[in-house]
Amino acid sequence: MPRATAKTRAPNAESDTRERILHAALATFSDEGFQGATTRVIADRAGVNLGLIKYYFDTKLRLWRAAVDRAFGDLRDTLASPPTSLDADNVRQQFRQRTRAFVRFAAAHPEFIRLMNDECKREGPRMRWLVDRHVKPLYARVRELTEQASQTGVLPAMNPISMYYILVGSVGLLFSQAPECRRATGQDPMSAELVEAHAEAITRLFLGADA
Amino acid sequence: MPRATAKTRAPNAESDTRERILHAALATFSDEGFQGATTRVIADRAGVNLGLIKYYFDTKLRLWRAAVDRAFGDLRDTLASPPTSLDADNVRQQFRQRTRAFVRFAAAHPEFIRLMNDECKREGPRMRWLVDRHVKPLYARVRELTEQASQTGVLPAMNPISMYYILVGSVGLLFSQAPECRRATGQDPMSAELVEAHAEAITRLFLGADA
DNA sequence: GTCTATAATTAGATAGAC
DNA sequence: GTCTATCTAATTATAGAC
Repeated sequence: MPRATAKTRAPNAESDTRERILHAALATFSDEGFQGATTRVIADRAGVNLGLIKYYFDTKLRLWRAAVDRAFGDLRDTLASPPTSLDADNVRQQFRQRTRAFVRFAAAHPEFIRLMNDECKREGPRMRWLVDRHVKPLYARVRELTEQASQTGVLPAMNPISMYYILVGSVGLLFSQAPECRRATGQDPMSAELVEAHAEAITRLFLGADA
Repeated sequence: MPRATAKTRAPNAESDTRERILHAALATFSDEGFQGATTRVIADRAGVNLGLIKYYFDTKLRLWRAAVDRAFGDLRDTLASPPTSLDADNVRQQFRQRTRAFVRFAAAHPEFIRLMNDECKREGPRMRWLVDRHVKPLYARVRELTEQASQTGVLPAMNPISMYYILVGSVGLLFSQAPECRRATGQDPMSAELVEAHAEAITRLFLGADA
């Protein structure tokens, strides 16, 4: 089980305090934003003492960066799914599989989308750090895959920037705005039915109606 | 020029202080979120004294609500564009026009998307107020229009919840994440070329390739 | 209406006991 | 490693002069 850049993830229950803080931090930062998230709330959610945040991560900023690294590590683990086969025509099936995997990831990790939406909407050192470290490689990879698919006629021709943001936006918003969706529509977007329906709707939209 | 629920928007330059605060508040809340936005920064951006926020809006929460009302008023003004003709087959052109108008609105008012993304991602009184007051009517209207279009075969068949979030997500993310886009791709999503290309890409994605 | 000054609260960070 | 207690700075809200 390759974990991003684990520090003290040794044999077993040595001390999962660091992990508990990381998990709580990701949830809290994504819910409340960097400013809105208080280290006290993070410590409480993790069930640990406030002082331990300094002990393990020193500052709030370093804790945030560690949480972001963890989130992107999870995404990479998911998207690095087996490339199955590179059959000429199976670019179509490739896109289908990857898109479904991304939809399921977004539904399982809405905090990832929320954190990205929050931090990358404004200029600042955190946005620059996040984009340089994580978004640029992700964008390059998605662009490579979609341009290949566009050239073979599998995906509609489209400028790559629109392609990326339409893809990510259409996949993620339903889950990042889950509380809004529940209240506005009465349905839970995280339900298995809606998640699969959403994945199907998006793949059909991009690939056409034929299953 | 019908403005939502203007209070003291009389003949001319009586005192635009209230308007200046509202404008600065919308920009600041959308950039930094409710907690991250400080009333001091809002006052500074508006070029007015801090005390005037209490004078005009009493509390930070009431200022936030007024800013949201303003943002949705602007959206309604835009989307209430002339229905041109209701020709049977022109459901297609209707969708095209409204989508283009929405793309242009999102590009001109990224703060609207940012504020929605920020506030509606978490449970809380502000989310509930915003959804009950503004999102529910908007969702109902979009749902009505898209279901009609789906039934006549203009839009692909899709559950209405996915339809709404795919539409809004694909339109908005490029502009809400403009700083990220600039840094990751080197291009400005607010440029006229990209805005029009984005509108064209989305309408073609939903309506098919024929112009 | 606009401003200054300040009270009350809360945050991140720190010191140091155990 | 984990905890309590506290420092310092920044915030919303307020009181009241002009």
